[in-house]
Amino acid sequence: MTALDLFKALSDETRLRSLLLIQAEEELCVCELMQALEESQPKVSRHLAQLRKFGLLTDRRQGQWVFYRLNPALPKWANAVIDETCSANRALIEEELTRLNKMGDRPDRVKSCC
Amino acid sequence: MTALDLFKALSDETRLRSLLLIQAEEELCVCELMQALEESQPKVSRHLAQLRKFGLLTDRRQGQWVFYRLNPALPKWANAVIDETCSANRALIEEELTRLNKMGDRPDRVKSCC
DNA sequence: CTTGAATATATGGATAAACGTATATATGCT
DNA sequence: AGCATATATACGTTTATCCATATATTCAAG
Repeated sequence: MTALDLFKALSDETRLRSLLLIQAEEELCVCELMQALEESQPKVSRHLAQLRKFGLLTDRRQGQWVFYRLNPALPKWANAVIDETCSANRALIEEELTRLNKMGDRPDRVKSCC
Repeated sequence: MTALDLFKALSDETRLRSLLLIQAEEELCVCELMQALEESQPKVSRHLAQLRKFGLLTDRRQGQWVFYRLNPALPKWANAVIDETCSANRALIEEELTRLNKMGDRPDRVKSCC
């Protein structure tokens, strides 16, 4: 995870919003992000794949859903950058969070182990 | 200065290195950056112009030279992002700093006021 | 007022990024 | 097995980004 990779990853609006939403909600699946962002499924999926390739996100499959969360192995400076950005830019994802909360039928989270 | 602007500004290697060098040296002119980065004059100038447009840098002319420095009006979260990036990624500009120090004929700085 | 140094910008071409649409894969349910 | 839902990927097109080269601007010195 180089600095350049991090900034490239965050230099697209869809990816930036996705990351901030995931940071705020801990874990989100593709269909939740589609609703929150009001974007098409392939678009969301493609950008999440990029964030995963850059090393920013990890994914886990649970039944039909794939949940994405921040990569726990991120270097701490990268986490610091993301934290700073997130807390100073809540406004960027305000409407998205509202749509998320209004969303019915959100998939249940199940602990991923044991 | 939106978050997206900041990350777009830093998502290019020349711009990222330039910014880290300026952060490390406080103030640099185009010809110093050319030497440090071993890049052509138009290339360096163009990227600095972008960083200025994004609001990351300010410039001042002193005689034939134009010196760039971090915009003092940056929001503090942006400064925090830059600080974190800089201190965790010194390695990115190690060779550039060496070349800078070896450079003869560096222009004198003159206080810009009073 | 011409010359040279430092910097900026314009132009056209190459490269890469992002997109929409269509299709493939994977899982769950009956 | 067959269908529905969720997600991923492939393909062709459009758009944005970067670059090298050439030219313009700005200033200092003579």
